[in-house]
Amino acid sequence: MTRQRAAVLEVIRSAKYHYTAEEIFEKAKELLPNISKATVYNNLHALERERLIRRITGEEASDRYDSSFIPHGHLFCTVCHGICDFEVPEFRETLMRIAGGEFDSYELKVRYVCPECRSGAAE
Amino acid sequence: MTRQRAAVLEVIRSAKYHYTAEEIFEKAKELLPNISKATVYNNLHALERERLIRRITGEEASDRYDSSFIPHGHLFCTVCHGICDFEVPEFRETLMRIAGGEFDSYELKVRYVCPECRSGAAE
DNA sequence: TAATAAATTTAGAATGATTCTAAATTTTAG
DNA sequence: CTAAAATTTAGAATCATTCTAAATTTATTA
Repeated sequence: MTRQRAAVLEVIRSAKYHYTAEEIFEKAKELLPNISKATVYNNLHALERERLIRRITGEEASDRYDSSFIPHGHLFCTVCHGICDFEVPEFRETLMRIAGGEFDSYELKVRYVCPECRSGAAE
Repeated sequence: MTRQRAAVLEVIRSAKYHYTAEEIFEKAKELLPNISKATVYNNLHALERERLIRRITGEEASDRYDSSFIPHGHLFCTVCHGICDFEVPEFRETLMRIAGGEFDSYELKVRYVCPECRSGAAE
């Protein structure tokens, strides 16, 4: 665990929302001013492989990262592009049956219009 | 509905698997040799907005497209990168509850190792 | 601790999917 | 038919991500 990898992980763990690689790079620079973007990407991949973080591929061009491994899904607002997490009740057995055995991970994405956008949608 | 949009839709509907934009462009050229790549992208977005196709964002750099709107999820093999569809038993009510009302669509992605790769995994 | 190998970091170039642009063409509506 | 709106086209531009090669750090083991 290099200083750089620890910094990337720390940034993701203390994030108030799901950051993009670019945002992680910016925050990591506050901890290690010389860190390079390639290192951030290297470590995002390494941490994902080590299952310390999870990648969220949403509607945007760039991926976002989550440090929680409590099984949950993501709600994507199609208006404001906000992302919310939600708990998923026991889902594991169902997916084991579908996958025909163990699986690595799952991602449940739901596209919707969030309550804020729904009410304030007077345009 | 322009000829180009019809061609893009036709390609996706008759696909044996989920094509990327590049593959759709190649196939569409067999129908309309002068079609441009920007037109393919324009129409993929338009068709997605019209809910005639669905975008699948997987592990790869490029997205893939699906013309089926029967609710289903996707199994992504982390070894061969193959994608399989699978049916999802009644899921709608659960997600309505989570989203607090109607939602646009959902995508359930499961990362696993497919049976072929699991058996032929000597090495 | 010195020496060697293995892994990581770095800056910047390269890649590749997607988007943008501006001009030409087609479609739509009156 | 005519004018306005939408779409298409080729190619340039963008931008997230990956690659490269040299420098540095870390780990190994003697």
